[in-house]
Amino acid sequence: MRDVAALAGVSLKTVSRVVNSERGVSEVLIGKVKRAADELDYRHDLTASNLRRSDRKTATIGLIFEDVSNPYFSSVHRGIEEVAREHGTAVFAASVDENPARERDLVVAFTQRRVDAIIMSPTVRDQTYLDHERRGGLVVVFVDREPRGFDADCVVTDNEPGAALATGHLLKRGHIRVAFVGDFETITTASQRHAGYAKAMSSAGAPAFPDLVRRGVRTKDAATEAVLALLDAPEPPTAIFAAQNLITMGAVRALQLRGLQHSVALVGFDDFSMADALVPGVTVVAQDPREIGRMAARLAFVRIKAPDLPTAVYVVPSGLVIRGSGEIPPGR
Amino acid sequence: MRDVAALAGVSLKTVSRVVNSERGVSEVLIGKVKRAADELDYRHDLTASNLRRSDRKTATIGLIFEDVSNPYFSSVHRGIEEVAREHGTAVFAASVDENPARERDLVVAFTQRRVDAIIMSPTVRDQTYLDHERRGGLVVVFVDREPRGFDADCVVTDNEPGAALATGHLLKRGHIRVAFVGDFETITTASQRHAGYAKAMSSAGAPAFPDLVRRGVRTKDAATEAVLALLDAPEPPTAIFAAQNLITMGAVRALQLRGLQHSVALVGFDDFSMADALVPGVTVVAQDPREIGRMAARLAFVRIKAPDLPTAVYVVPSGLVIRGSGEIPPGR
DNA sequence: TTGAAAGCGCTAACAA
DNA sequence: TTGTTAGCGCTTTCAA
Repeated sequence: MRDVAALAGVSLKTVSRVVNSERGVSEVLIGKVKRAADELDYRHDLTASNLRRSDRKTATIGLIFEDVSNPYFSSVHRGIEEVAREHGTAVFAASVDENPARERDLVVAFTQRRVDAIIMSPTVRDQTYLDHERRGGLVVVFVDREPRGFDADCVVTDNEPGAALATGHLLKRGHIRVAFVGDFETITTASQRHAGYAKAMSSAGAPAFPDLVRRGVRTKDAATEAVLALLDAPEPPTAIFAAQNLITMGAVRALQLRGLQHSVALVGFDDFSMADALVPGVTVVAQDPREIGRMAARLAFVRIKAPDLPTAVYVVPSGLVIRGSGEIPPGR
Repeated sequence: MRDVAALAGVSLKTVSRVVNSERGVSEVLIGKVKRAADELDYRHDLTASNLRRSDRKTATIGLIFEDVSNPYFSSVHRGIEEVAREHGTAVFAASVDENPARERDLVVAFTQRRVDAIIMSPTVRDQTYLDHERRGGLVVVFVDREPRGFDADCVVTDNEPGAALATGHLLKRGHIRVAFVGDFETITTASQRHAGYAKAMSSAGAPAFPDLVRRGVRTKDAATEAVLALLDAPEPPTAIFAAQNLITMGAVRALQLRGLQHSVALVGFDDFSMADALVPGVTVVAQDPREIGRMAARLAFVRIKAPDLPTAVYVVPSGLVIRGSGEIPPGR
């Protein structure tokens, strides 16, 4: 910038004004500065600019997900990006995977790079540690799962009603032995979906079948195994509620391995690619992950401007998509 | 940092030394500094640190893809992240979508944030504009598609041989009227895959069928339409080669709509989720996008350290995954 | 082993 | 409208 000023024969501050499109610079000087900048291949340094600016905003946000390549999260990512783009904001994205320490490490990594906000899906049991960061002015918005021990904006699906809807759909077809396959109960979505399942079961007068409830299932392969175990048991279920996209995919595989995809009903939570192309098509309770991402980003930008607003939980409704697998009767 | 120094009763430089784990500070002072930092909720500011550092490395890289939520790219992203993590590096990720101006805008956005490297899949016809950025010391590595007008490291699949393999697989089963459905020929992968198709056709002595070649197909829906048009033509193909994951998905849909999934053969390029669960399973030429991502990231970090090494193109082999759809004979 | 002074590239505050 | 000076939070350089 100094070199540009020298070449254009103006002061540093004038270059700064031109670069930032501030008003009050004569056309002549604007032209001179722009030509000099062009000639010198000048690139404005946002990190230096930010260091001096009074608002200290970097126009950068960070995303922390279980896995950026999970189709659910990559769609949320996409929705966030759309809104961030309108705000001229760049987006970091990172995965926690199975490593609980990484959630905190990533928060630190992003904080040190002075992101304006973090949008995350919590994986650790407790987010109390974020108090420390918030004192430093960090904005945090949660997606998919609510935080624990930390009050913040949050965008979630109507997990419990959605799960009840899915389970009720099966019960209405005459199923009684409806199995539940879901993630660890420490994951809020998983426990809410289990609650929805349990409520629907009991309000339909169905007994609780502890042997038909499989929790702590995280991966597609684990889901296949869990469902195979259910199907091979002496008293198998006539219908299955799979509480998450990877689990549904694993369940499809298990049903196919046993040749039962046309005789055991299946409803999944979360839509997934090609669910409509399978035979039978897979009935699901679908969320709108892209809209969830957009919503979370909007909340983040509002809070960046107004940090003291009261926090809120936004619930995005889900809906049943009927495709065949959930409409199989309990033939036995 | 000044406050920490004051509270600990040491100089700024000593705090800096402790924060950066430099040697040559007595245990006593290290303890004092750490306690003071804790008490004051001190957070090291990487942006300020970077401004003054001599190497000016931000431990940050940027990704520019067609669409971060495309399963192929989100897997590449994942592979890159794994390697970046080992280097303590944070990862920006952004989508170009259908907007050609965005590729350049994103390069500028990342450059202004002083990323150490950009890993991108080019969408614009010409990358000559990057010369300007490279003069500023930017490292660029390409994935999936080779750049044009710009010499840089590149990680690609063996597109032409892979496409020839897929086409040959169909020809060997006795198909002659094999259709090609692919993206615009300005996309290097699309033109290479078309070249592989054409070579396999001619070396098998099959005539060229201009009416069976559909190019410029970008989305799943466009692919469904294109394949429906092929199937509804007076002389439909007996086999289809779909040159990309979204196109294959669209082709599956089209075949199902016409009830032809068991009579018209299909081989796709790129694997996709649930391809094995469809009926019939979809035969594909599979890449390893995660490994491609890892490789690209390794190249980027090597070049950050040694910018003057000669550039190279790395070809990651693909392989045929046989699942049923590609083994349907030309029943007619 | 520790610290003082200078300055990275930029903008705020003020002055001309 | 334009410029000068100071300083953002940190590390470099050099001196003690």
